[in-house]
Amino acid sequence: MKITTWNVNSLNVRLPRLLGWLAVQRPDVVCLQETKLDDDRFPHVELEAAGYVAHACGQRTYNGVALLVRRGLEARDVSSGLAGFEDQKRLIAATVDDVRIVCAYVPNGQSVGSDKYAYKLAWCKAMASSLARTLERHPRVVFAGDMNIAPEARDVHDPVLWEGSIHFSEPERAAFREWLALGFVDSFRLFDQPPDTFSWWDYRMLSFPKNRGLRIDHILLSGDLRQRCVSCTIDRNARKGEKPSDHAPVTAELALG
DNA sequence: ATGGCCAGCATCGCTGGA
Repeated sequence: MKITTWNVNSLNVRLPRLLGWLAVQRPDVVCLQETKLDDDRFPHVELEAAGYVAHACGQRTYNGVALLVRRGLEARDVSSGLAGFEDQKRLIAATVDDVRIVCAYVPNGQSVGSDKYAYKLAWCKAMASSLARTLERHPRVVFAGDMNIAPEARDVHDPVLWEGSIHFSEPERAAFREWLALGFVDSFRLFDQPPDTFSWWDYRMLSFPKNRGLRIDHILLSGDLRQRCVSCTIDRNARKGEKPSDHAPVTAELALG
């Protein structure tokens, strides 16, 4: 089972690129973030024509997440929202095959010390509680999404420059480690990876051609999914060309259980 | 080649993203 996470930065704008990418890559499940669409505007028709059934939890302008499931698979027990943070649409989950898939768009945080930063840390803590409850019911959990946290120095193009800044402050990294401590492993780090592999590059300052990026989009695995994971890759090519998202898609492949 | 912000909302500049 191929599972992809991709912050598309507006599904309205990115739908043609998403459809083109799906046609080539054919993942089984896709976790989308920043759809920025109310649910009644979600492009179900186009995605169904592409062979995917979508479950969306969106809002206009900001946030919005969705799960796409390739036709032939079934999404069961779809749920959305994070307790205590229902005002922002950042979480959707479903069970596919024998795996509970949790798709998250972690708050950006804007800047260290801001109100939004406090909101981000509180959200991350609530997310840990939610994951703990999920793990009680599901031995196999995939926690995927735009986490807006670079967990280690090697996930940052210039860790000295970024140290203490948003996405790479110690409290954020601690929040990420708290998720791992629940029993998750970062699928990307199960494999040898090229150095300087990132998932996000600022639109400004020639960041992408200079490869000044961050690895902030992640697929975390619980239980025996670690043994079942056969690859995790970031498709840097999807950041090229006309009207790219500023994030590249991350894909993990799981062997059948 | 991959290239000096982008998207949305509602204008005619702002907010938010990361």
